[in-house]
Amino acid sequence: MDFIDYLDSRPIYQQIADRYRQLILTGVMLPDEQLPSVRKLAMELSTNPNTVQKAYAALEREGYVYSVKGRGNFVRANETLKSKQKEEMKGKMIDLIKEIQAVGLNSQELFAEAMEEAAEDDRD
Amino acid sequence: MDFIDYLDSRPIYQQIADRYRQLILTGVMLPDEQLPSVRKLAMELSTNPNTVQKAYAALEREGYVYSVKGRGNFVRANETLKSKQKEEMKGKMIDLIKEIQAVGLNSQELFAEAMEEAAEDDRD
Amino acid sequence: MDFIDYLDSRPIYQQIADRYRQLILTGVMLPDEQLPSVRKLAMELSTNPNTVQKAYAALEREGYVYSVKGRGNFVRANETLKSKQKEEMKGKMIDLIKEIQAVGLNSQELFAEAMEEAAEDDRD
Amino acid sequence: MDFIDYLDSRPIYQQIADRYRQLILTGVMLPDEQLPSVRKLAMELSTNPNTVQKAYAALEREGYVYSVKGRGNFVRANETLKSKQKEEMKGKMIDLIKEIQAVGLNSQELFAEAMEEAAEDDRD
DNA sequence: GTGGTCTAGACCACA
DNA sequence: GTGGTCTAGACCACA
Repeated sequence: MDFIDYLDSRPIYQQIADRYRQLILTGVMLPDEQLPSVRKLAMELSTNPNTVQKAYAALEREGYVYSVKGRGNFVRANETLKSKQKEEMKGKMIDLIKEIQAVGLNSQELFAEAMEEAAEDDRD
Repeated sequence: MDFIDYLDSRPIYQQIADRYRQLILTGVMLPDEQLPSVRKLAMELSTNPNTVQKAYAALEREGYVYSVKGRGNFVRANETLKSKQKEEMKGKMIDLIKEIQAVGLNSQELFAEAMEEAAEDDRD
Repeated sequence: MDFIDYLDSRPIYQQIADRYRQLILTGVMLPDEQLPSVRKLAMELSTNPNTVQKAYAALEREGYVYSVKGRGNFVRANETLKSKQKEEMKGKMIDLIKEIQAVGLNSQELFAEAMEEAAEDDRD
Repeated sequence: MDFIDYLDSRPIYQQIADRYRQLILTGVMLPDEQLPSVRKLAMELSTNPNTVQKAYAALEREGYVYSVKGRGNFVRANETLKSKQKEEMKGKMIDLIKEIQAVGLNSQELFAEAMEEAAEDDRD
């Protein structure tokens, strides 16, 4: 249950936020479902409540979650999250394409090869 | 000549390394060509020599550059750099594709849209 | 009948107090009319009786309500409530005007625009 | 020089952020001007560096400031800040107008009175 | 020296 | 019990 990777270069609070962002966007967590309490999650991950707090604050700021004092943090039912997410992914893709082109590689070809290899990984 | 962007989130030594990595891979700098001296580049960029040093050290570690004590830093003539670079880019692309698919988006479609937008940005 | 909005950033006890303050000031609730009992309202709102209690205590402290032990809470017939309320609102308006002017904006113009947009919101 | 007000209901990190937001928007602090370092400001305000850090992080997130590792925090030259600020003020005004109307007061009249009183305060 | 992250632990508001 | 703020202090990356 401990999904923190200390070898990961992302700070811990980021890893937590990324994790829950994903759970919400993939529909594993449903609107109004409660996230684990700050303290409980901190215990589970053997990390500090402040660190979890920082992750949850980011999620709230970004609109993934709403927090009710004395109650907990809950998944927000936000129709626009999906499209926001898509824009984010597109942004990353554009950056990568530019990086590829900047070094003189063919982004179309490289994408095709990457797709194949990604599919192979899945079959493993 | 000052290519450092303080609004960029990457640390300065990274921006310098990224810059020269690119100059080398795109063939703007040729094998055995000399890089600017640490002090000179530090002056030009009004930054700390330590910072330039750190960038050059990274380039040497990665095999882009070789350093000759008392003489300077020079571009390495390494045929394999290109393919190594390509594998790196493909790796990034595969990661991104997986991330996109993990949230249930269509990577093919998103790539196509990103290509268009990247082209538009270029025309600006 | 449940007017609590968990997405609202105000704490629940505040939302309850605000609600009844409004009902009283707008004349929907008349002098000596009885408020719902703490327990009943707590049930209706599926919230904690302590929370309702805290809201009622605030209303009593502010003079909107009087409580009779063993009987309940009742709207106070206070002629001065209206003008007190007006002074409060005016105070808020003055603070906001000063804030607007402090950053060099035209408060008159901004008020006019806000009035229009507020009216639009109503028509939705 | 200590602008923190412990009687203020806003948390300390908010007061700090509000303060610098204002300094930037009113042009007291100019683009690329450096903010006091986290540690120095913490000393000056006899507060904790973490608290200042939290304020600066908020300012960066909102686009008022950019941070350079190992260098410091600097005012961002953002043309759009002004209009963003205006929207924020308008939002506050709209909320207040609705609140006023909700209790059956005349917002136009109340605004006029508030303007007068605000002007009087200035003459003091 | 400068920013950023994290821990340990306290204390408050709220439900 | 639940979230939010804050302090004291450590440690790391970067310039």
